Amino acid sequence: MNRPLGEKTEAAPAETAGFHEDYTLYLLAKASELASAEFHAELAAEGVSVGEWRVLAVLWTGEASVGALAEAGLMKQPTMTKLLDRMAAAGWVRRLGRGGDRRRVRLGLTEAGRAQAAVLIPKARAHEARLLGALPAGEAEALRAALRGLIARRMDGAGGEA
Amino acid sequence: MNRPLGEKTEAAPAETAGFHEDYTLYLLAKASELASAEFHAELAAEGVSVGEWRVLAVLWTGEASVGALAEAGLMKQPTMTKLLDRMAAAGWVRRLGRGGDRRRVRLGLTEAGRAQAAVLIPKARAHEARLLGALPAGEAEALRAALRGLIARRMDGAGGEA
DNA sequence: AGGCATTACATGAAAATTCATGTATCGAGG
DNA sequence: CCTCGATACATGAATTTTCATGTAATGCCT
Repeated sequence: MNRPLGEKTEAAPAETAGFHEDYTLYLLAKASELASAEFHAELAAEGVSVGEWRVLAVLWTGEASVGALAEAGLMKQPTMTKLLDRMAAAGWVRRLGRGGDRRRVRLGLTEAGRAQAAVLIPKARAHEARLLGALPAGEAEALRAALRGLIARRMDGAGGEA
Repeated sequence: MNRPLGEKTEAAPAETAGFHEDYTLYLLAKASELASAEFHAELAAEGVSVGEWRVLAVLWTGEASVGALAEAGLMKQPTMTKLLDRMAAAGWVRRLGRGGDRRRVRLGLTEAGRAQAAVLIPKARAHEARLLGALPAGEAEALRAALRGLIARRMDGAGGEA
């Protein structure tokens, strides 16, 4: 009844698999898209955008710089600067001034931001549990391990631990 | 040389793993982002945007409707309509008129579009091979299987049950 | 056949994202 | 100490994306 889009009643039997349907980068992007869609709907119901949620999730555990937030939020730095402007105006985050390195701005949650995050984090965990619980036994952890490996491999040589 | 952003030489003290770093939806999105980044750079070198590439890749194997292209391209339908307008103006795709269902518009590649796709598809395959080849034995196929399972589960009306 | 909710696509206004660039700070040499 | 290249963030213009909505075509149901 609420099928997304695309072919619907078509039911083409021998739909020759297009190139993209088996292309790994497409599988990754599509899986991410689909898995996130349901939770993003919960966010929308709370009046929180995806970008805002990512900022809340990162700052939930502590302060962070604009650059670090941009990287974690999967967006470019100017985009994050403007998002933070909006979130600051809305009273969710606060620029805490500069630390030892005076180029960097430290960001933190306000009380209102912390309260909003406190509502969303449990929802995120619950959704994640449902998502992983629907996979065959063991597959969930295998997936997560593979993803972590892929990420670590792409990041190594750069911003790791000290 | 093209380090992303974020903390670099700072050697953050005891960077307690933030919530998001172990959150499955973040792992999916970040892995997709990182894995795609290199190939997207190749696309940029060819003067092709990510959206354009996705259209070329889908139409490579045949015709498709606007809705199907939007779903495969991970964007909303109005976005795809406008993208197709631009690609048609650039001479890469063509609206082929309507078929049996007169609401649907069939899209196809022009010769120029086909030529561009013919250059990019092998590059995509090569990049994919490098990406998967860098993973431990067996992990590549396990990852792909898990992603396909996740996608299939989300597309079969497995919406809300848990 | 006629009505009615649904689906496919296009369009215009609004919002978000990115690119190119500017300013300030840091770090390594000379 | 001073200069030079790199890093961190902000800003403005241009592009892209999305939302809300309009039009046309379908399918179902009585």
